[in-house]
Amino acid sequence: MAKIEAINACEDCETHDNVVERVKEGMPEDEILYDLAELYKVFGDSTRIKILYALFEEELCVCDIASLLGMSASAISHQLRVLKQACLVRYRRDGKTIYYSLADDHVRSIIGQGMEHIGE
Amino acid sequence: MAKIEAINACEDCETHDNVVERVKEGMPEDEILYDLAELYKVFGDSTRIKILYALFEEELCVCDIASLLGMSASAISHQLRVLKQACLVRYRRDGKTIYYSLADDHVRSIIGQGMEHIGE
DNA sequence: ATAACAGTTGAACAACCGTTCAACTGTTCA
DNA sequence: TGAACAGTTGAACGGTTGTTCAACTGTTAT
Repeated sequence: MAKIEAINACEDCETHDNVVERVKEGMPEDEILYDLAELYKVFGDSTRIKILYALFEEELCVCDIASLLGMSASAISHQLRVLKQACLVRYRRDGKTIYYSLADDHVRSIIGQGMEHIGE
Repeated sequence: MAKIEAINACEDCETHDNVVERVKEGMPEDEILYDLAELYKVFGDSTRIKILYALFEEELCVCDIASLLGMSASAISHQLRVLKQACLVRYRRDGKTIYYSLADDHVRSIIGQGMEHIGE
């Protein structure tokens, strides 16, 4: 049986080796965990959180969001791009105006869980 | 009634003003949204995600985690500090060894929600 | 066609973040 | 006491990230 590669193992790693090996087998693929971190990174900025929260109620155009947050349309647009790439928002064009809205309800539930955690 | 400060308002902002105002009133305090972003920032790193996932199954000492992830104990320790400050993990000392475990079940449900989102 | 507006985009800059390295604390055991 | 080990910590570095600025696209209306 292949031994776990122990770069920085503690002395009694023979005892812990089985534990480490078992945990290792229960872990998802590295790529999945990387993608998961990427998703949370998107939520990890207060501007983006504010944008998402603003879209909770209804769709908004870029300059409305900019006005709401007191920021430039450019800054908002850059962040909307990130949110779009993460499939957290979608948009529709109506003339010159582009309206953004939440892509699905995952956003609500993810933010809801976070709110629960900090409210303690 | 005080008018919403419109830094970058679109032309027909008179039309949207009521919408923006209503959304603004429904938004939580800036400080809460900031804290929320801070929480997600903690999840937004694959090393920390891996650590949390590893602790799903059982408590582990620093060098076990280091061995598991193929990283230095120092790097892991730095990240555990971040997780500790966010109240996501707790620890107990047993002689020279310090065992870390998940602080509560929020971690599981937050990560669970994220997994659901990327699995689409 | 031209002007005006909503929004996007890329480059550039500053601030932030994760890892490494070396020095440190605290515990155990001889 | 002192050596050995588990873990922590601070400084330093390289890479990432958010905002600004200016130039751009696309749509509407004159």
